[in-house]
Amino acid sequence: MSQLETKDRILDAAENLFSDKGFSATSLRSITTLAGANLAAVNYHFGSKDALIQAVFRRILTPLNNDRLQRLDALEARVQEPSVDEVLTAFLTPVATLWSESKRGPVLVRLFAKTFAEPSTNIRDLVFSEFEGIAARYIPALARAVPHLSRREVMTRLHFLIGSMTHTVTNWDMLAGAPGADELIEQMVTYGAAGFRAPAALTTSKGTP
Amino acid sequence: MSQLETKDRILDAAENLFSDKGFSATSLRSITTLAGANLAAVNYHFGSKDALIQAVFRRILTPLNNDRLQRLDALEARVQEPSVDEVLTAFLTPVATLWSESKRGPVLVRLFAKTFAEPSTNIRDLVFSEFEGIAARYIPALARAVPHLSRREVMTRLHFLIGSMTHTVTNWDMLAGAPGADELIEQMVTYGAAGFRAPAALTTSKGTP
DNA sequence: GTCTATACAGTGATAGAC
DNA sequence: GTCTATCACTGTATAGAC
Repeated sequence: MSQLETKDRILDAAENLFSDKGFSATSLRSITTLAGANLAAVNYHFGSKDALIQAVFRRILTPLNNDRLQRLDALEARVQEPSVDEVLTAFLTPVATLWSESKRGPVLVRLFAKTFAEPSTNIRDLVFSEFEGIAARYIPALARAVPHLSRREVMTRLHFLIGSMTHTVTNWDMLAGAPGADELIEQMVTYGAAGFRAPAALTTSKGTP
Repeated sequence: MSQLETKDRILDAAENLFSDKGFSATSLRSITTLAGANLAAVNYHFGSKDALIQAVFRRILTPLNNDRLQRLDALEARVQEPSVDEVLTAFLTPVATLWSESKRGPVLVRLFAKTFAEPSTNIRDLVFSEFEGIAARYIPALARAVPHLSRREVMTRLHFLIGSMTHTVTNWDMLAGAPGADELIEQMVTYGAAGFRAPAALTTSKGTP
């Protein structure tokens, strides 16, 4: 057993068990047993199972998003008008970096992928609130790189890109050959940048005149 | 209460409750109460909660995928060499059609979106097995439309597209303005088709020479 | 075959002693 | 901060009624 405090031991145990068996299938008893703590410690330190889940995610997302901001800062300091490819690379690379971490990586990315499309928990809200700072920086950067798109269409296409990212990470093993993280980032940037560069979609909604 | 048989009443109730509160947050008791059935009826008709979830999904996915196959058949009967845009439209439209159904639509699509990124259940496997027939028809059609890509890269980009689709549907309400289904399909086809048409990504994996 | 009533082990949560 | 005891509720299984 490590020298860490109870709170951190619980977070570590929860991270591993959630990633392994999912949220609902992981009982607080199995977490506290693995962490060498008492069952009630979870409710004392975090308040509820749901709050524990959120704490696990916050511990991952904060550094990830900081990395994203840092990369965009560095990019804009280096290049006057960054291309879509460069901005998307800055956006996607932190995920690949996490993924490439030898041991904790796969655990974290699997958890991160589960964030979206989760039904009733507050995870989605947490992720989107953590994401606000990212959007505030990346959407203007993207809008400058693809000035032919309205702000709204930039946001829509960013959603498309995020969907590609999360789905790919989630179903990594379904991709035949299972390419490395670097290679996949490359393919995703190629695909996404071309999508962003595509002309604005017509907004003719109704009839066929 | 309807005249339907118990089995169907349970499926209807489960579909609505799952879509509303998620899978783990929905108890079998709440399902059977809403369906006007006894608790044990679930295990009698389906075997387990997990099997019930799968049955709910199968009832949605089978007609959806049949619609996809039918549209591709019709397209290839009409056009000799369908474009990426046309193939992607055939692929995506059934989802939009489901979505546009006034009452059941939103329920189904929310459920369908939860299919991916689900942690430990067998849902993912079910969806992918149901998807095999689709892939067998659509991947060759796409490969013919974008002959500059290897078969593997076609599959990878199809994954990207599926991710965009599911994430967009899941987080529909996060998109400012919440465009209509038709408009969103149009934007997704524009984005995805451009992505498919992009040149093959370099597969230089390692160093920077 | 279909349905009911009931029992059981495991769950998240909480109050209160130490 | 930590622990024990206890709560209401969950999914599942089964014996037996119609």
